[in-house]
Amino acid sequence: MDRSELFRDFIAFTASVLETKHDFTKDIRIEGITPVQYGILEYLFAHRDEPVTISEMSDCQHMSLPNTSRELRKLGEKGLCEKFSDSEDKRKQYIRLSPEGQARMAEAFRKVEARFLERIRGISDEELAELARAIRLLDGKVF
Amino acid sequence: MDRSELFRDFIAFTASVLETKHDFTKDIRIEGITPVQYGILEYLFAHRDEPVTISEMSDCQHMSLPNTSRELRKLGEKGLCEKFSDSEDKRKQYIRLSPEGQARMAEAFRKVEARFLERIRGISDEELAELARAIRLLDGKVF
DNA sequence: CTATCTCGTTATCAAATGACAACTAACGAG
DNA sequence: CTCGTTAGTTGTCATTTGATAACGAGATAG
Repeated sequence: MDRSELFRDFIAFTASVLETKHDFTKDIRIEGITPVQYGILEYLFAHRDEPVTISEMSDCQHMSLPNTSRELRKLGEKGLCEKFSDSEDKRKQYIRLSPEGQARMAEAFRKVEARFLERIRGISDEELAELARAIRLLDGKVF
Repeated sequence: MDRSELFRDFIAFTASVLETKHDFTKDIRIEGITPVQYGILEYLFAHRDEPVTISEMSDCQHMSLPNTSRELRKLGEKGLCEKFSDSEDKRKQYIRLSPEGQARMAEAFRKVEARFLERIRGISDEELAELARAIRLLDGKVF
């Protein structure tokens, strides 16, 4: 097993994944949302119900706490997300999508899902099951 | 086969891939290179010998031709890449890494490869072969 | 109680990025 | 040759993003 060759495949693969993600989401534009803000909304949308603190957001989105705070404030002003504080530790602020934000993201993701379904349209159920296994395998072992 | 469930797995998977890529490359800093410029260098490095025109770069990196031109000029001034024109169509400008740029990227990628190898260290050759198949399958069918 | 630490906010600044207009040069069709 | 098109450049501007300092309020250890 040539592990360096696998590395090259890995690099090419991540580039493909990135490209595909971009294709699927490039023209998803919510009002006056910047790319970074969209990233935050997507993160919140993906984490459905689990409460997320601002520090965690900051880590995951790879931005400083002050900048995260600023962008969240902007999103709050736009009515797309809301804060609520921990009942135990009052320093902690949790953040979630507002109903409005939830609705907007759900709408956006219907478009993305439609594109995804279109892309896999011609693939048989057996092959899809195989793809699902491949995704789980990779997700467990490498990513 | 629930295709919507596959969609959700797909979304989670792309997020994981993005995160992993970020982990592997976050502290790769070449001199005074901006993130966008790094993206260009990475693209050129990945495309080894195939000549790439500025318009193609512009498409793939999802930036306008004027901005691509500007960033390439900056990279040229830093001595990291170089242009040469098509002998047939003199409007076309091809772009490639300079020897210096090639060396810098090779060095950076040795670090990335080391991290990748570390991550797959405990995985047996049989499992790796399976992973390689999974990557090829996904790359062919979905991405 | 009082340091110290954590979580978050606010303000400010510089740099990076994106968008666009105006331009040159080369090609290609008629 | 002329006109329209393609490839790329230059310049300018507003916005976005990243970095950092200074601060406040709540937790926590000694």
